[in-house]
Amino acid sequence: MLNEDTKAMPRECGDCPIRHRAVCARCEADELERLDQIKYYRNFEAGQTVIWAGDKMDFVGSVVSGIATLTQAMEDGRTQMVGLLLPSDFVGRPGRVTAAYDVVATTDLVMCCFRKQPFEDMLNRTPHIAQRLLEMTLDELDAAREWMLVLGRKTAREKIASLLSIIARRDAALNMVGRTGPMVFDLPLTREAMADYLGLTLETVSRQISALKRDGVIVLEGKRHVTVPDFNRLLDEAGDDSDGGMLA
Amino acid sequence: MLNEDTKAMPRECGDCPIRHRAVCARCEADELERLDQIKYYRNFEAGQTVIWAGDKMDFVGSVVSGIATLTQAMEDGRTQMVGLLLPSDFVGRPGRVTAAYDVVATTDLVMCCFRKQPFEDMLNRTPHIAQRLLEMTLDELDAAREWMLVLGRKTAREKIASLLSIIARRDAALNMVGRTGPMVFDLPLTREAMADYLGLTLETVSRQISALKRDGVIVLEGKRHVTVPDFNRLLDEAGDDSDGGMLA
DNA sequence: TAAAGGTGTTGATCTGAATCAAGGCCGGAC
DNA sequence: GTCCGGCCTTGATTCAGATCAACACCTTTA
Repeated sequence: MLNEDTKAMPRECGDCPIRHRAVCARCEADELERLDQIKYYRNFEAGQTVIWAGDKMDFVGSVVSGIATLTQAMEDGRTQMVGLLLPSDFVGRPGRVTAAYDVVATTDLVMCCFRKQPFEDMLNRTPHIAQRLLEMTLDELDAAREWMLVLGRKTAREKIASLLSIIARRDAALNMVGRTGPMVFDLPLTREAMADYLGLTLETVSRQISALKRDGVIVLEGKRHVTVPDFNRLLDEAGDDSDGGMLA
Repeated sequence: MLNEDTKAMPRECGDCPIRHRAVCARCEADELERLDQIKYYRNFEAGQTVIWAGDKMDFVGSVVSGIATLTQAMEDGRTQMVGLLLPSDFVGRPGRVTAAYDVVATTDLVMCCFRKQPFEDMLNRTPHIAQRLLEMTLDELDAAREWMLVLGRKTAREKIASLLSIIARRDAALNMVGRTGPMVFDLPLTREAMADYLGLTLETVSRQISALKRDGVIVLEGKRHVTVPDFNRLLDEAGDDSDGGMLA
């Protein structure tokens, strides 16, 4: 169950799929080489916990492939997902000893890890890394704030539409398909995980997805495979401005 | 109405009240001097808008004194506050041209501003500033995520208690009173602003404050002056762990 | 002195989402 | 095969908070 070790590790930074989006994005060849020396890969299976909130965390790292979630819990069991980690996203906080949130792999997951101390040393000596990390953190802060609007003010239907549009958008960005025809993607989350992200119950998630399907906003094949015939219609349902072009 | 200019500006960085907490916290004397050359103060009156979302923003800066709010709006008028800016907090995003949120002064406000371009230049050449900004941004990200739990999973009563405990804590940190006796502070926000922060209506805010008062969790004098006889009781009502010592 | 506007409280009613409950579907183990 | 457990859907009912509405209080303006 704990085989989070040597497996399908992308051999070199040169062919790394996240080379140009992760913390290392701005590194020169020599900087990359030094990073290379302190990095190691870890594999996690779908469902496996990467780290528990409060545990000592002696590494930081990037998601190479797969999806993980960041979740916060109350003592009475209520939980709220506070982040969705996709390829190139950074995990962990330099300068902090323990993990602040539970990190769970929702699909099979590959991470590129750095032992914390060496990474922090490099961070202090390598402006290219510090700059990129600042930029990524600012992006995450924006995303968190956008999500606050979703959590605080949107209806259940709007919440679902918001989540779908985010996933659709990211998927389109990753797969780099031209904007031709309808968007198609698979939901990487269970109904329960969606509920956790949206501050809803899984029953409400299920009902609203059914409703969006009934109303033709989305087409479902099976439980997870989604087609969006008209993306602007979806944005409209999300309560977002459906005007100009987005993609961050 | 627009006298956001020369007024009660703290003369030198040396006696600046936020000298050791703001972006400039880690700067050496020479760095501070260079910052000094590109800084200027602006005053805003309570209620005044500092900047509108979408407007061109040619400065960044720190809150020196007073309180401002960061608010996001939907086209139909629903709004969600996404940040509460207290003294030493940073406003604006290096590298971005337009403001992402409405920034409004809720009390009289003094800001220490830097024109964006010179500041960005310094940011790139001054690791002490970049490091501090990263640290502050990571703190804000944590705060935003904590707030996501509040918005997504807490009841109205818990939300109010959460807000009160945050204000109480920050106030105690600023005024540096020893933990003797009950905490006393003034609410810096109207009921409507609180509702905006908590994702509630102002009526619900009013009712829940009345309820907490009725139950002896807080004591009110007038509408804004609050006494908290037992802080742990308040934390308990907020649904937070009332155990060990906090203060970030 | 009154009128007006901003702020806050409280009551009555309505409603969207939670809760409680029953099954359906599907893949894996035996 | 069929039994089981995870995941999902749908229905009935409840309830927390929204909405609609009235009014109290205070400061400013006329």
